[in-house]
Amino acid sequence: MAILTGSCRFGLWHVHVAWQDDLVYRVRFARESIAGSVPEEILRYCAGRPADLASLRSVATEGDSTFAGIYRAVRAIPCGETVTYGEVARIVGTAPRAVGAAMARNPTPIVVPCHRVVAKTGMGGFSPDLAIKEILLEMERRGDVCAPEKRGINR
DNA sequence: CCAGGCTTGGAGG
DNA sequence: CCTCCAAGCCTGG
Repeated sequence: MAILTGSCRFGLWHVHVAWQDDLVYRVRFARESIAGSVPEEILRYCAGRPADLASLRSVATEGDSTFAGIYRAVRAIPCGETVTYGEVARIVGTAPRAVGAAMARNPTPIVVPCHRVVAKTGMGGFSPDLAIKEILLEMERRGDVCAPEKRGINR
């Protein structure tokens, strides 16, 4: 089976995704949409509905490179919370600047929630547009997209 | 080897 | 409070 590509709407942006089953290869924000679908959980997330992003995997966390370790640490940040570049750095044993560089090159935003990593003094950055980061954090802070503890018993 | 990159903490005005 | 500056770590070219 080949890798699928597709996009879904997110406010003024379109989220392009390259994926296969539960493995995500690439995610990027763009102005235009493209044909094709995206993973169910990403679709739910972009629609502002509860989504279980943890059920997806990202190629970014594979391997034992420093960046992979950083991406894994970032994935561990709970929905609705934020951590500073410096804190992530301490966790994986590297420098804040390296964390910033890793976030700047994150191949799969959202799946690896780089928007939850902020500067000690403020928002920190986010490409292609800092506004996206602010919207994502606001959305999560309200709890709209944060998945219930598990699946389960009720709902 | 070298230039950056979504940082940070300290010095100085 | 604000600007400036260097230390620090990693990856791609």
